Amino acid sequence: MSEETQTSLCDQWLANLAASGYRVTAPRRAIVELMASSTHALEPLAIYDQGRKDYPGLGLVTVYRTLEKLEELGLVQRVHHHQGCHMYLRAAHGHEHLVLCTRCGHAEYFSGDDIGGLINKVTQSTGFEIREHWLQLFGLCPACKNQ
Amino acid sequence: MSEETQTSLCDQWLANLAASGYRVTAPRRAIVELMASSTHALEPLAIYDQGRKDYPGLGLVTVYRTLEKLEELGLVQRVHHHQGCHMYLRAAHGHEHLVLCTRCGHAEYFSGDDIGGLINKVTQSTGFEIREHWLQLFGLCPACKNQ
DNA sequence: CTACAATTGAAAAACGTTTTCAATATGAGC
DNA sequence: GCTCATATTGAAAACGTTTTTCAATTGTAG
Repeated sequence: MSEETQTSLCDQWLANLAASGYRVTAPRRAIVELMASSTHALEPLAIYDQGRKDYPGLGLVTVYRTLEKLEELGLVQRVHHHQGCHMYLRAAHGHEHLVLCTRCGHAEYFSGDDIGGLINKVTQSTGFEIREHWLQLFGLCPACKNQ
Repeated sequence: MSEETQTSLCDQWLANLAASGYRVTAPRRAIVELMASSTHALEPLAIYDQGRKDYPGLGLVTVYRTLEKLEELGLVQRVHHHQGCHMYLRAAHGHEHLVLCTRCGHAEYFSGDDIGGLINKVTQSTGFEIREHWLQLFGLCPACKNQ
């Protein structure tokens, strides 16, 4: 499953870029291929390093510029972390939140948060009109847990 | 109530600094006074600007260094935001989470999050061993809601 | 194929944070 | 109170990351 979905997700993103009037270039292909298949939130420098294995001429500036476009198109999202707040990961599908492994950085989305009750409570106790929430879980992924 | 508690919180922090072997200096007093009474998460530059009204000789470096110590003593904590991830606010008492006003930046803590059930669900569905969670609500504070 | 405009990478600039260092101010001990 | 060792200070410099500038290159519509 993974190989097939990864490839098609990559093509999907490139098609999305093209449909939005952006050009599909070699550097962008390298970055998209990486980001569409990564299970870790990556910072620009890491994307640059990894991307250069695929396309050696890649410039760091292009990484920044491409991330900006991918984020604008909702394909990638920024992840805040204790260790860094400029990490990027493929965006959530609909309403999902992140679980992050504090050891290896593996990131996974989950859905079905039930904080509606909490939001009501906070609305009443603080008088705030809650419009958005931010939830992230941290821990050890299955692989790291067993070692 | 507010004036009294603010003053005593400020003195508490200064006593805490002294008890930990740190010296109580004029620049630190200015920063502590500010941070102990602020209802907004502030970034270093803002603390610098505001602090200089109180103590004009204040240096930005001292702001960074003092924040570092206040954080180490658990008096202040870093707040991550969409707009910035190096903002500081008085630390939570025990297990509390933040509600932030997206309009004016007013920050308030609340307690009583009931995400134990969610954590169990995610533990089962992902196999992660959850050890920590991060929850923040965003919206409009009472004042901004009515205007 | 051509031509125009988007995109590129290198270099320079801008930005926030950290380090270095000599001068200063604090607080413990007398 | 005074003295003194030393923690702390602010200015300047260094640092790493992000953004801007610019001429050369590359994609794509026609």
